Amino acid sequence: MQDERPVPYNLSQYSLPAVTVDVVIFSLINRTLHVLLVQRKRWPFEGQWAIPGGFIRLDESLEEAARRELEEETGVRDVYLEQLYTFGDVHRDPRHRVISVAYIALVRADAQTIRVSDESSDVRWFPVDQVPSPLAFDHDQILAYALSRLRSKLEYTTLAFQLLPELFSILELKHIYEQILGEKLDKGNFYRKIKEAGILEETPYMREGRGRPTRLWRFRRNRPSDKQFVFRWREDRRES
Amino acid sequence: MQDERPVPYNLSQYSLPAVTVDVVIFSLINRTLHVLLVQRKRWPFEGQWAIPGGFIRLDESLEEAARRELEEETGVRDVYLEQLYTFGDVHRDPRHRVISVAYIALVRADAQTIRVSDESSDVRWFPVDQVPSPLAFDHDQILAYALSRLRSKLEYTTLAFQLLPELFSILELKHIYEQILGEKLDKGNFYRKIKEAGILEETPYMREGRGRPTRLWRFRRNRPSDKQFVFRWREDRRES
DNA sequence: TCAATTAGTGCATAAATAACACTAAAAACC
DNA sequence: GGTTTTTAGTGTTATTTATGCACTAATTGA
Repeated sequence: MQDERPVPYNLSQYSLPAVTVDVVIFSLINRTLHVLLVQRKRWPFEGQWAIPGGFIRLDESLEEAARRELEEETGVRDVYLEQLYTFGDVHRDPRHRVISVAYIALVRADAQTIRVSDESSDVRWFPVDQVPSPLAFDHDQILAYALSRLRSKLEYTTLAFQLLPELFSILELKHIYEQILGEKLDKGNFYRKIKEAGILEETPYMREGRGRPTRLWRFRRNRPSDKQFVFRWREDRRES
Repeated sequence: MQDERPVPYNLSQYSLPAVTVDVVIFSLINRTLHVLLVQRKRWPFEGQWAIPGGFIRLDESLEEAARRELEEETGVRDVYLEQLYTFGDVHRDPRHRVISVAYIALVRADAQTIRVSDESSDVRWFPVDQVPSPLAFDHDQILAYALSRLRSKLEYTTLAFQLLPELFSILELKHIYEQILGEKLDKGNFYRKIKEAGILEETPYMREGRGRPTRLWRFRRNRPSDKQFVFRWREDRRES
């Protein structure tokens, strides 16, 4: 419950923390998982890279704030967005008390464009295993947690499809799983599992390449079966 | 990242949301899963039941605030505590903008005592399937989410032990699983799984009852094997 | 035409799961 | 004091699911 007392309207701002929303934006670029970072212009952590974010406005919900930040940084709408965790250590920001609600966003491989806002000196996609270290604030921790969540949810949700374009081959999908999980998967077992799950819709399209042409598939959004999709490759990677 | 601009210190409090921490406190009472609720004394939602919580102080982290709330309501320390989700819809509190960071707490069966604070007219444990409806604010939603998280984490963590006293029998443990999952489990399979997992430590103690006396066990905190404990009964109950 | 390359299938075996029948040790009943 | 009831705990087997790996398929390039 909220405290019973109405917040006194003459409360000074010193008794209220500031609240920001930070968005960890992932995308697949050149078949590699990337994260979007911005370079800070001013103190504190001037010149260091950080996860994009900003203060929440009083007339928007947390998710609306996250979508706004996302669009300001990437110009992209309608992406997968999920709340990650709320970080609220007392001294995570040297200026004053700031509580940050972190979100994860997944941007389709074919959709990303980025904009440099005037509040940062640079914006860039980094491969997740090559992010500059350390990041500003407690953002190393936030990014690590985001990756861990991404890995664990990959196994029991259809989250991976959010990173793919409309049409894709089954082996491309397998490649995403390998990218994010960081391990090789068996081709035969992957085909079997993904087919059995019934979440793919065959299309008449093929794509030619070096060897045998490959069939293209599409993610079936409202599949008839109502049983939940579970795609677990290993037992021991779920978040604790 | 945080916004680049230092928060202007003359910012009025109208531009900052208030932040509360709400704690969904579960315990096992008479072998049944209960949740602690407080009855509100004042407007809004006067007389209705709510999840205990309160405003965060500037000199405490989110988790510290949750522990403080928990101790104020139950007098209990050293309990399992985990962040659930942050609720921030614009109009969830009719008075002003309030963002609430919700936590889950698990209190051991033998430990609960409750105190009525002077800010609420009553405090009570409710069986989770008999909570008064509707709760104040968006607390129905918070409670539903907490239960869902509890169920899903039960299967791949050792969370259930947090609800048991120091010594317990294997069938008592099975009972907790059944309580929280809401389904009967096979005795033989339960014994096999829990033994194989190697997370229990045999004690010399027995407890006598109606039939054959039962052996008492203790949860092994730092078990030698470093592989993660996984206790999954069904595939399809994980959170999405 | 034949090696190289990428796509996709089949299958034997191993491991996990589920259902259920069985034995064990005490108290309650008569 | 024997028999029934109750709770504890073990064993066994059929079925399902996971895993590793060998195989076939269709194309390009030499």
